[in-house]
Amino acid sequence: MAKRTQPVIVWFRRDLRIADHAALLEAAQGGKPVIPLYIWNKPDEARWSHRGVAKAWQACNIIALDQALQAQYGSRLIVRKGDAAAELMMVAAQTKASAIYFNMVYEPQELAQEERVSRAASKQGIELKQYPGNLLTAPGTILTRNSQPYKVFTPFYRQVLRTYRHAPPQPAPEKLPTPTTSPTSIDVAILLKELPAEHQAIAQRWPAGEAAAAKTLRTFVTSKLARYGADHDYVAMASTSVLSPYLECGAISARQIWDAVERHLSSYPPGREESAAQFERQLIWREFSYHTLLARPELPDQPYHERFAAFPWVRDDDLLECWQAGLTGYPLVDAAMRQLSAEGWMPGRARMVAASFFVKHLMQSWVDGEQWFWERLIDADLACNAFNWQWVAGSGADAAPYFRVFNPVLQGRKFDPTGEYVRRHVPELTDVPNRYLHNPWEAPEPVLTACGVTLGKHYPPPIVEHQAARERALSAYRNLDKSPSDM
DNA sequence: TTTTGAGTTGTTCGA
DNA sequence: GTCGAACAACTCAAA
Repeated sequence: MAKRTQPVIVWFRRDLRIADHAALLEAAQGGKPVIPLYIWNKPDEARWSHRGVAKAWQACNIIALDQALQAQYGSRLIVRKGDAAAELMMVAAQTKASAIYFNMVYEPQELAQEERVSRAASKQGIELKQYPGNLLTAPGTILTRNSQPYKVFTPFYRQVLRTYRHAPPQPAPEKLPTPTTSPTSIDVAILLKELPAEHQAIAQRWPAGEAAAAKTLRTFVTSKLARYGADHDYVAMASTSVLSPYLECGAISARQIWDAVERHLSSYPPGREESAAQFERQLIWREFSYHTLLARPELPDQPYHERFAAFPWVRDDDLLECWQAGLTGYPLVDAAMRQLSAEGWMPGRARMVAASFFVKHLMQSWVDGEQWFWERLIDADLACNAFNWQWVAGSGADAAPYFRVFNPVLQGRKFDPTGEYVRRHVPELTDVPNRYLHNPWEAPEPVLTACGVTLGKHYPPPIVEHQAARERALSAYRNLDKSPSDM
């Protein structure tokens, strides 16, 4: 086979899109036949590989990518199952591919895998080209004056704003040369059907793929962004971007989002930029999560601040199950947890309240909460999930001060003032008047009876009493700070 | 090297 | 009902 006809493999991973895909564009422009390849791993291959709803979502987006490749280029996505390095080498050998191109994934186990692929490729004389992953800033490039990773968000944020040079997203390749023969491929629909039916059902509620992602972005920028600052905390409103599921599987890139916001901003009248800045700040929190994870790869399992290793978490499976099921007796917490189970998603405010309740009121370890979210969130992202759980628990980088204990009743009144969110997800409370919707145990007996609610029968009484739980948490945190096991 | 100012997202209490 | 202060120092980052 003449050398110039040797194909190039584009290894797709967390970048299930065609536009703004550096590896694909470079491969396409090289003029050689391109083999788009995805390698499906076993769900339990590693502690933090996707296994829950996000795994099913991944499959849906692989299917969408295959369809897009077919429609646009007449090309098919090859899907293989197994170890990435072994499969890549096998496909390369079968197709006589000369090179493998891919975009990086900034997670410890993914980087380790890239390392194994790199070693295997160089042994076989296969060229490897890697491109930046789905962040605005490459990890390791945002450092303090002492060349250390930032531990506090605000200076990190300012440094990103000072140094980030935005480049417009790259277009999709115009043409994708296809190889004359293709290696064998697995039908992803079958892989999807092997997953738990419940996970499939949740993932399939969401429109998958790059086009759906682009539509979500357009809707956000044109009709929500201007009010993002004012509205994003109201849990019943569809005021957040809901881009996280697409960002996670790479159906959209962070750069595409940043670009859309910036371009829309230029059409704003002066003084309206505040909302966009707040939204962009959220994107930079995501950057900070990734930078922190790579500086401290143990972040998903170990407290960032070591003294928290001694924290007296209570392990109680009954409490864990009540929380997971949305049966804590605190309506906002229960609404959030039930939305998670039904939809695989919650607005950020709801995540915060539910997580804070789990860690502070129930004194359960953040790792148990993190694992539940990992399994249930359609947008389960290792860096963000680990970082934010530690933030809530107080053990993380630039974490919430320990005395900040959310009061689930006040949070409910503040961010679900009409009760629409609670009523949507906790229908047994539909007829409870607003005054008692977030604290039904304080309603007079006749009021509850009139709306058909008996506590303990239709809806649980509070699993813990707020005041007592708060005091318990505060004293545990106070003792921790005093303990000599520090550092 | 030392000093200085600052620090996502809250709640409770008392004036 | 509204408002400001206390909550707890401590660590981080920059000058």
